[in-house]
Amino acid sequence: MAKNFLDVSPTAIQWLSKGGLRPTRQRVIIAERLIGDGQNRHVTAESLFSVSNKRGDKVSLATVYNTLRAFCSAGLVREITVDGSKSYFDTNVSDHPHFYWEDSADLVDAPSEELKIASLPEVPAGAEISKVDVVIRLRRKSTD
Amino acid sequence: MAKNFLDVSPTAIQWLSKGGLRPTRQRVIIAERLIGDGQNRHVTAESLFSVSNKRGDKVSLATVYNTLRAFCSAGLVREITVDGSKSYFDTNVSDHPHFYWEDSADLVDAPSEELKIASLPEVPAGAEISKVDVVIRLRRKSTD
DNA sequence: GTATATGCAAACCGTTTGCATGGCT
DNA sequence: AGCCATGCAAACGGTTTGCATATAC
Repeated sequence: MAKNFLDVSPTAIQWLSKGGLRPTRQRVIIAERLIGDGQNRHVTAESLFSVSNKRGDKVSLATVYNTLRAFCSAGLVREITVDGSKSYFDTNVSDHPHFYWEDSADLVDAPSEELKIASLPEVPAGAEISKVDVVIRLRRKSTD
Repeated sequence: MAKNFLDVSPTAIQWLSKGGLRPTRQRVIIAERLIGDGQNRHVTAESLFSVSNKRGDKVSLATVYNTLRAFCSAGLVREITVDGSKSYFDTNVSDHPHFYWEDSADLVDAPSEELKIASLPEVPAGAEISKVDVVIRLRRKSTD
């Protein structure tokens, strides 16, 4: 019975092992929630925590934070900073643009193919690009 | 003598009045520090505060925050979010890209002319672009 | 058995706020 | 005079951390 939860989600476990992370109960729960349906997700620690709580999964807030950081350094998710107040984590780890709805604080993927950067500023000597963040901030168009 | 500091910096005062802000002593000091030499600046509240303190100018931290927010809503500076932990304010209020040095947490302008965006993702219906943030994150190239 | 993950609560840090004082017009 | 800005200290919210317990291998 030590393995009870290991059987339910081979995908999540594979995903974890891809990052060299041991499949603990909490990690599998969180991984499941992030990649369970194959769709990209943008979550905050708080949002993940409250969803887990509502579903009765026992994961402490500290563990959600630790786990997200672990996923992040394992390269399984990517942190996006759009709003000074909280961190978003994206299950799509490739370089791609985002839409950010300023009023609802929702972060979603923008179609990557539609962004064409013809030239990028020349990188200073001795530096290399870690990543390029493109955030298109949106507001609802006023109808008056 | 109520006007002593008003004489020292006509530029800062003009800049403030452009935003409809009354030229108080603290605002003039901060404005001076931001635009005094005509160069664009990227500051954090903390950095502004510590510089002011070192120079003996009496500006409280709360006032630095209030003032930066006031400048921001007056359109005199622009807030940039690159790092979840703190806010940067940019005296260049036009849409332009930034370099962000990940190790030193320095934010600097990237040459705007060198960034050419050939196409941008189509904006969702009912939305309009508030602004587009392009942050090129840099790390020092390892020499080994 | 040993290294590592978890949970709790307390610490932390940047930022905001309430309220009394002081300054601009 | 009246309104607005300032300063202090306390509150705040998201995140991190120390330490004891539990779990994976």
